Amino acid sequence: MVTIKEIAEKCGVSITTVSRVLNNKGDSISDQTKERIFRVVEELNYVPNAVARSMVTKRTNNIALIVPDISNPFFADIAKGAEKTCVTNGFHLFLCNTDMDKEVENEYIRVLRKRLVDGMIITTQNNEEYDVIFEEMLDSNYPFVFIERYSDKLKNVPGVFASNIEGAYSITKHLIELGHKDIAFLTGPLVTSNAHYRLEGYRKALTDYKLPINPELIRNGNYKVDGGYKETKALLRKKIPFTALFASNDLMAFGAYQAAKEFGLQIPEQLSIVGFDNINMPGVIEPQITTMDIPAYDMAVKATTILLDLIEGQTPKESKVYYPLQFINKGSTAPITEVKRFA
Amino acid sequence: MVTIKEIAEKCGVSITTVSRVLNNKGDSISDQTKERIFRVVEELNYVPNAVARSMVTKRTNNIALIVPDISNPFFADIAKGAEKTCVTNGFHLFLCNTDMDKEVENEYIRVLRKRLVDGMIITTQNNEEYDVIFEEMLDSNYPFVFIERYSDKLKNVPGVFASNIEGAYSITKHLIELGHKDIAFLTGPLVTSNAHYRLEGYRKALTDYKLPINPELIRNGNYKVDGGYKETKALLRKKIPFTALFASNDLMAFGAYQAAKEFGLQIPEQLSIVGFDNINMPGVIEPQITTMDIPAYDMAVKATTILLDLIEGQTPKESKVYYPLQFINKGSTAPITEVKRFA
DNA sequence: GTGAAAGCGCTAACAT
DNA sequence: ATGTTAGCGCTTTCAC
Repeated sequence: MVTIKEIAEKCGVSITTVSRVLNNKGDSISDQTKERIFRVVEELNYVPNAVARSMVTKRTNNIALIVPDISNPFFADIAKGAEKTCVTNGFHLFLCNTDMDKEVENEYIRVLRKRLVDGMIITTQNNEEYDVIFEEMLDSNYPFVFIERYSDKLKNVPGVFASNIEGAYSITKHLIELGHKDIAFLTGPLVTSNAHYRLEGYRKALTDYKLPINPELIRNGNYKVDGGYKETKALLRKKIPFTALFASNDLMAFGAYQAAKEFGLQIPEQLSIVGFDNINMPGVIEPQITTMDIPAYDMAVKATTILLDLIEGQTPKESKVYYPLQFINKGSTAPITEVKRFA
Repeated sequence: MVTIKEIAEKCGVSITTVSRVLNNKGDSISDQTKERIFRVVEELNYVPNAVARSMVTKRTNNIALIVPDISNPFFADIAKGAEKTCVTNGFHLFLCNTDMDKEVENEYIRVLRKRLVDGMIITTQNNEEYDVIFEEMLDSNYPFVFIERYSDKLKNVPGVFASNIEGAYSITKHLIELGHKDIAFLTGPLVTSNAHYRLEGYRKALTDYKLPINPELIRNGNYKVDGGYKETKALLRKKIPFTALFASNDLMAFGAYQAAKEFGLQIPEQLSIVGFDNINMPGVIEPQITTMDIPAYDMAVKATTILLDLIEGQTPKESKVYYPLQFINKGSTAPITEVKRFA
């Protein structure tokens, strides 16, 4: 590896001069010297060592985004928002995919905060566990922000959040107003705060409308297609009557749709299905699922902006931002009618 | 930031001792000292600085994977294969998404090779351009491997490749054997080697079967859903008769499907459609598109293995690997019948 | 069983 | 217009 020292020697100047020229701090360097340096740099194919550099500047100009599932278009959107904001600000974004594995997530956080990146955006789904590491980062003033992660213990962490309770409430209300009384619910992984909140919104709506909460209709999913499929199959096999199904995210709703189709049900005539996230699945002609839109891209832009402020040592204008969600009707729900009941 | 020096002082030992204990090189250190060090590390919430460390070890144990489009499940699969292999080998993977932007890709490569990562897996789609940087990396012995990127100028770069020509040939042959003569073709971005090869396979099959190549039926796409949609629309509007369509990747095939549906065509009765990649789109019940399976996950595992060998200074067992593709019939094609012609 | 010293490649005062 | 020096936080000889 060729170093700055070799360049300096070959040019007959000090390494300081080379460093100045390379960092555009060479106002006072003669054009002649500059030119010589550039020529030798080219000649020797010299690449400055960013590690050595960040050792003294204490900056890398890189940040990391930790996501639980890169296959989920919701997180791809988040990645795009973060990426764009980084590029605009001269930063680079490294994506880390944990595959919903707490160990992997923890490992990434541990590695990254050893000054490999200047800060992190964490979209983890895992709550309550590993709060220790977050507290440590808080203690040592390491910059990080959350997206969609809450924890009572970590009230001081900046972040952007979706109004999950309200969103789940209003989409449940939509079903109730269509006349549905037996509304099945598929949760996300319950280690997750948003899974909890969405469940809470659902329960609240039922309660407000004086409908009973049937624990048999509430099943634990995993925010993935296969989970939605499996739990819906299980539900259908049990022959407990329900006329609508609320999946805590779109991926599970897709799985539910598939299971219902295989069971021979017409959607929405025999079963209304709703999801959550409004993910953009390119090429999905069927199913189209009524859902709540979460402004993932905008949230990521905001989260990144907050993080960059933090890194620059500035107090962000807003450090906790809540985003309202929007109901998107795609026609996968219908009013209840007795004749369409299947069980 | 608490440093190793502070730990040493607080423990009344040298930094050497602390370093030894922390790196499990302390066989000859008394348990008493060890214990004291661990206690103080805990107490002060000390995190070793990986940047300083890699400065002397010249290793980061991180690699990067550069992908053109993280929303494409094909690349999500690749990411998973690479990630898994990294974890197994004590490495970490940073994903970089270029959004098919050559500038962004180039920038990532430039930044990363400044020793931020020990090596890169590049799944770029951009050929021919920026070969300079690859030659530079080759010259300076920087470890990197390609997935699905060819360049005559870069024959020496290790990598894993899909047999695109053969794959495109055999899927075209499938259409020809069903009786289709007018087969439209949507290319990928032609800066891409695999886009070229797939086109080549298509042409070769037509030629071998003595069918004319109609340039009007060949349209340049972008490997995205919207491109497939747009080009198919254009094709349909032009009223040039064709009874089958070969989209260079599944994403475009989805777009084509959508366009054909909107045009009122029955698939496959009135139009046979095939894609390429065999991506797993969660939730896509329809369309199901006949395609060529590319073993993305396995290819990524192999690419990562080669890269890690390179990083360790070993000569990889295989440095260029070609993967055969597999025809997957999902029923989006049908034999041609006169009555079904639409134009 | 432990420490001193050198050095990784670079930047940033502080000179001159 | 350029050089000298110190130092970033760590690992690694070499010594005792």
